[in-house]
Amino acid sequence: MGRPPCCDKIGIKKGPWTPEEDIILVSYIQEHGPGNWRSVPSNTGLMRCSKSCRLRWTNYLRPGIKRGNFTDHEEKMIIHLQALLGNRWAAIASYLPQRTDNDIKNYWNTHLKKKLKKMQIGGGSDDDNNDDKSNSSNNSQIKGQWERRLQTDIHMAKQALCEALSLDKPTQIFPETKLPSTSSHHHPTTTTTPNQTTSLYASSTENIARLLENWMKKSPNMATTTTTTMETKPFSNNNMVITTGSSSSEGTQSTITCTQEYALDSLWSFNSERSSQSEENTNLGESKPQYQEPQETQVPLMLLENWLFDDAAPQCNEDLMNMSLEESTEGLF
DNA sequence: AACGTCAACAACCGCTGTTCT
DNA sequence: TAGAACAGCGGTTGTTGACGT
Repeated sequence: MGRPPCCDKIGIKKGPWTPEEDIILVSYIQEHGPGNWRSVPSNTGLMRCSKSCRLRWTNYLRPGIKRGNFTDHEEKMIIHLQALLGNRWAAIASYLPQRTDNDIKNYWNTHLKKKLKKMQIGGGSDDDNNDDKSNSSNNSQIKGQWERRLQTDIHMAKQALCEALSLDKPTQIFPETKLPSTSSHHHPTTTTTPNQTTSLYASSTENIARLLENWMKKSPNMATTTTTTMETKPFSNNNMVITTGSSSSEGTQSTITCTQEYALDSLWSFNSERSSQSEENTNLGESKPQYQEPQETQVPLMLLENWLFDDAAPQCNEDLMNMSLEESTEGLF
């Protein structure tokens, strides 16, 4: 009865992921799509549990993830949404494409909580806790909160409907495989512009390239001895394995990075300029078609998307931003 | 230079609902 | 239908770098 265990706990590696592990994971997912996480460790040779692989993909490697500083607008959105929804980070993340719930949660805990606390102290409020518990203690905040939440839920339901209606939309990264709900639900690619959507994979490679670069900086020994050259070898089961080769220690930082990016691009056959360029680049053909965007069908779907989301997400976001929320954030900005 | 403190963030843990065999 | 694994989620911890003393 039941399923076989996803992974035995013995020999499972923990801690930070290495660039090599990232590359292996991304190349595998690029080949097979996300999902079926149970088979990922065994098929890739990664000494990680399936859950760890899924989380790494969801929170870090998944295309379309924006990293770095939060903008003012994003910050305000988070504050608004946190007041509305409480610590429902996944729901909040659904309004902030390119941001993961983990990212938002961390940003809230490390930045915004303190910021709000400071501002409230400065603004005369002695409420030292701005989380949802303290919010709920505020009667004026409770007032109307159900209506807002209902509005939010309506928006989310509408969004889900939109996604269901556009299952084969060209912006879908893995059309043959349902994305984890964190990605499809939290980060609706349909709300992004075509230019944004076509750079999704690039953002993934950039993430890893940057990671590699940082990793090199951290470990200069490794920088001179490994990953200056990468070659791809087919697994026996058609997976791709990345092997790192030794090279001379002459390579500078920049050349290393350049080589890595080139290797990554050639490995996955995508780059950030792909969509804006003509499609004559036929040498990308082997591994690309799985996620290739059919430009021809994009126009009508984009029209539909525009129609849907003109009415749905942007409006709702606008509504969210226009909500007074005077009881919780008045005077903060 | 050495040490301690703090901030930032990636990753893990544990719970819950869903899905699969 | 039961039981086990999967997947999603929020809370928490561990690691690392920056900064001050």
